[in-house]
Amino acid sequence: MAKRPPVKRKRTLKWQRDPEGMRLRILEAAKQEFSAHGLAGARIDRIAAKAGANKRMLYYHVGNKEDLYLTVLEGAYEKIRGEERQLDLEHLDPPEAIERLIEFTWNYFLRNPEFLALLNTENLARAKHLKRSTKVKSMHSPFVEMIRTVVTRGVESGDFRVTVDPVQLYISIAALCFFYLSNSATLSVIFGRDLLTKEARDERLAHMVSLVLAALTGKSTALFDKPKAPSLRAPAHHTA
Amino acid sequence: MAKRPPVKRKRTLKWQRDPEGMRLRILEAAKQEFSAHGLAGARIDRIAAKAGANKRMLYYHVGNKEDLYLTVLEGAYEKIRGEERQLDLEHLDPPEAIERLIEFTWNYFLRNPEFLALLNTENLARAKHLKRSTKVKSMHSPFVEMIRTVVTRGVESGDFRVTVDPVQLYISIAALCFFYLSNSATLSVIFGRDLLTKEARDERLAHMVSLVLAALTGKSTALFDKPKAPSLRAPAHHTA
DNA sequence: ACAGTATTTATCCAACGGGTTAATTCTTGC
DNA sequence: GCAAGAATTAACCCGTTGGATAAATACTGT
Repeated sequence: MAKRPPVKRKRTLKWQRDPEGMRLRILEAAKQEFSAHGLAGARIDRIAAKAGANKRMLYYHVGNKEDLYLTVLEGAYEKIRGEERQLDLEHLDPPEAIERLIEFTWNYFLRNPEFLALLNTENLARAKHLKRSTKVKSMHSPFVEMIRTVVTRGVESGDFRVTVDPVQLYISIAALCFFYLSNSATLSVIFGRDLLTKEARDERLAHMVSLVLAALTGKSTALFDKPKAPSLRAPAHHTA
Repeated sequence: MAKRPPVKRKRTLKWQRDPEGMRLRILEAAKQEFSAHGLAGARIDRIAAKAGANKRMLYYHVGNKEDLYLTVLEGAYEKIRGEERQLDLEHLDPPEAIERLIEFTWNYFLRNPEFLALLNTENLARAKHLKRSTKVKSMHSPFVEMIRTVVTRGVESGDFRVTVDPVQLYISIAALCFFYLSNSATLSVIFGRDLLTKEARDERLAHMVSLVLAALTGKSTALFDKPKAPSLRAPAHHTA
């Protein structure tokens, strides 16, 4: 039970206070860490180091590891929902609206790969944390209603031959984008070609747009028609 | 450097040898553990316990944690490739072949949820292990060629209006199935409805088939047309 | 100035977890 | 039968890691 003697301070370096900045840096570092290693693989020490902080600060500002994780996850959802809201498809022709929606989803996932990893991590945990989050549950995706009206308009205008459940359509569009990007590493190995080159990405976007639009409108897009050589390039080694 | 004195054995319980069985039990237990918790979250002790084995046995029969993980992953790929081979689409009408392919993929993923989790885990690691595997690389999926011939036949027969890169089509079909099931936990929370009920699953399969076939053939399937009420059921709580 | 609080640092620790050592028992070829 | 090797068990080693404690320093209002 020997009491530890008072710690001697050697350096009296000045440090600045910046609680908000610190919190932000912690959350950013945690996002990187959790998306790179998952929940169990993430290391508190690495997050602290990356944030230019001390481990103790995480607990001070956010709480324990799981709290930190949930906060990061909530932030990720907030971000995408925010961007989703800015995308208004109301003024566009229904087919253009769908195309724009696909492009947005695709580019968002491309720009925010951590989001994909975080979702996968959370699904591995069977949404255990998300279920506890009151925040996320209230953040309904504005997409579903937007899509519903787009589909309705499209059917009325004759652009679309069919009606679809907007939720199914939303999931399908997300699926086409998500799976390709989230699984690009294993797919690249399996197919022996780099799926993340500029050309491959452009090709994929074109494919997705024509797939969905062809199904909805009944007209095959020129892009979809492209016969495409097998294009068996060298296996992927960079994952830019 | 004090030598440990010889350990005294108290119980002289008889035990049976069963190397092959033991190895299988270990791999099965490991598959469960890795798919349930990911690579970092998996616990060697739990795997041993689940296999009715001793921790030391894992190292004796398979190697260290990463070796074990890779072995499990390779086994998972072998299994799906094996079932894929049995599925011959050659005799079917092109549209039926595509429908059958979608149904197979969907049902395989439904029956083998661990496979989805393993793939996600491996993609989190950017396919680090898969790249090292000589086994998997040699298991080039015959699927791509199968799909290519189906598409070619479809175009020649006039069933399909368009040509598609078989890799893109394969990825799209896998994507539609994979994403829905792999992310059902978070999606169920977001949309406030259980996506894994029998009805929801049937609805999803119908949606995917009509989406892809409508795009390929230009004819909208009856199923796709179903206007579908919003059907906002109670939030999901069981994840059967 | 200065008391009181908010923020940050240095240090510690108990539990955990992968991996290892060494002893023991079963099996098989001769 | 019995020696050699294969399979299995128990014990334990040791770095890691999440989390905790206490002290120190910056900031704020008065």
